[in-house]
Amino acid sequence: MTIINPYVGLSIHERGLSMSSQALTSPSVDFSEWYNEIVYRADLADQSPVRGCIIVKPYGYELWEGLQHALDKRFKATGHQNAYFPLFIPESYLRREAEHVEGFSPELAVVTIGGGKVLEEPLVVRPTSETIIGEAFSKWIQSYRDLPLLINQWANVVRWEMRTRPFLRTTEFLWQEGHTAHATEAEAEAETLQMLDVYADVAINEAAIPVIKGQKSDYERFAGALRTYTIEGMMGDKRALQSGTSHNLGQNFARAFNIQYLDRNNQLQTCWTTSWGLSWRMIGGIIMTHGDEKGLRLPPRLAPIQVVIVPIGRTEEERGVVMESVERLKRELIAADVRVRVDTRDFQPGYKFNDWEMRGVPVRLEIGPRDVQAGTVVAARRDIPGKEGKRALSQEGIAASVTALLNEVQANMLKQATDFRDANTHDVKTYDDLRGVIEQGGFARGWWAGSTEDELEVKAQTGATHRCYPLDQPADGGTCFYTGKPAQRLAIFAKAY
RNA sequence: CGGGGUGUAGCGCAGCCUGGCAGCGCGUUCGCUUUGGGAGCGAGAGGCCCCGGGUUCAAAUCCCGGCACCCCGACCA
Repeated sequence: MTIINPYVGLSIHERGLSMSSQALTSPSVDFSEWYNEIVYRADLADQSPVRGCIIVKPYGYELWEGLQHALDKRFKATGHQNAYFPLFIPESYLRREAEHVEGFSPELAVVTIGGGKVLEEPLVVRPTSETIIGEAFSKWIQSYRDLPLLINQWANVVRWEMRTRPFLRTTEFLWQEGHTAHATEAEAEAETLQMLDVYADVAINEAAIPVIKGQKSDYERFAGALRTYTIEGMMGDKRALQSGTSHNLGQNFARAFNIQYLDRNNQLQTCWTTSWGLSWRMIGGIIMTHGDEKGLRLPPRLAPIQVVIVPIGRTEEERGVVMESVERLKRELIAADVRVRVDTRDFQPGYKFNDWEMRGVPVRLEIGPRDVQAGTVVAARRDIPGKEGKRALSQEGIAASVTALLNEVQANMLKQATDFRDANTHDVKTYDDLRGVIEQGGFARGWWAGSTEDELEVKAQTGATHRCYPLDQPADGGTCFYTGKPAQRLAIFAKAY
């Protein structure tokens, strides 16, 4: 018999989960500790011998692959192509864009020795690739016919952060970085916003994280960019997580790297470029948006295992009968493209229930002798805890009912997260209002006309930062809650990761 | 970079003060009994006590010197 679906059986990595029978720290008691425990106990990652770096285990990597797939197909659909550029960048490249080098210098890893010899020019381990890709673009682009140039790269990058946390801020991390060049500012702006839409689409419709699309303040802008756009999500502790950014680089990098083209009138023009990136930080976002007291909760569309089947039987004979039904159900689910796994490990059912809940599997099917008799199976949905989330399904037509249930779970997780965010987002008219909101946790939304200095003052006094100016703005203006000056845009302030 | 802490079995820790057989819990291996919400009993395996030096009859333990990691602060898409 050939294996037609990889989601069967259990690999060596899953036999001994380092799960003691100890309860998970409650997120309401210590959110940060809860987060760390989930990362390791849900089997997503392992600690590594290298400071600030993590080992991503198969289950965590499959989750990342799900995100990659969701993003990549959208990149292709919008005309982008993947390519790969070197890990090492000549140090001098970074210096060509003044703001850029200033922004990244403190967190660079630099190679000074190669093959036992001191290098003539040190090589920077890429913190991002605008410079080396810009250099390549300058060679690839000669004519208006070469535009637009739409490239994406899946890569690892290194940033020597002072403090790291698994997935959220690691020294080395995986991401994708898109880099494009255009003939006009309008085209570059349209591209920047299009990719922001792609990120929001993936966050909302795949990860079930209801992000807000917005523009960054000048202070929070990417080093070297004209404008930076962001998607911001609210985590379970009511703090904000920037989950992806899209930058309109204007002509800053094009000038620094001579990315120019001859237009239809034979005039030399400078390109307009963009860059946009989304990293495995999104995994941290999924954990913190959806996780609960029982562990991880994964949105069905990204879950490596969507359905786990737990057979129950006291005797050898009972188990034999049960397994016949299990095998049939498994085949039907696989045929319907459901990612299913059967848990035949020698543990008691209660242990398995808790185990799979820790790992966030969206739907669990329990099947024992009683179900075989009745032609049913007990379905437990991860988005609704306890008995309320359980119901008996007929074995007849299992593929259709489970598929429908998975869709229901996906939609409900988005609804739960959206309700939570909305319940913790408050309009503020005065600085006191903002202090109050930040004190109790959540997003504070108010008219803002402050300067960078004002922004830093708010941060110093409250701990909250300017997250973004939401793209969705009311038509009229208002009065800045901080300066009292007339303001054109609403801004969101919150404590952030 | 400032302050605090920790390095002992795969993981979490005790032992150190007051030097004298290397311990506990979880996990793991084998066997039997168990299985509809975290099973029980029995028997095993598993150690450079972070590294280097010193004191001592004797060092996980005391002394000196290193290294690494963690937490708080500063810093940071």
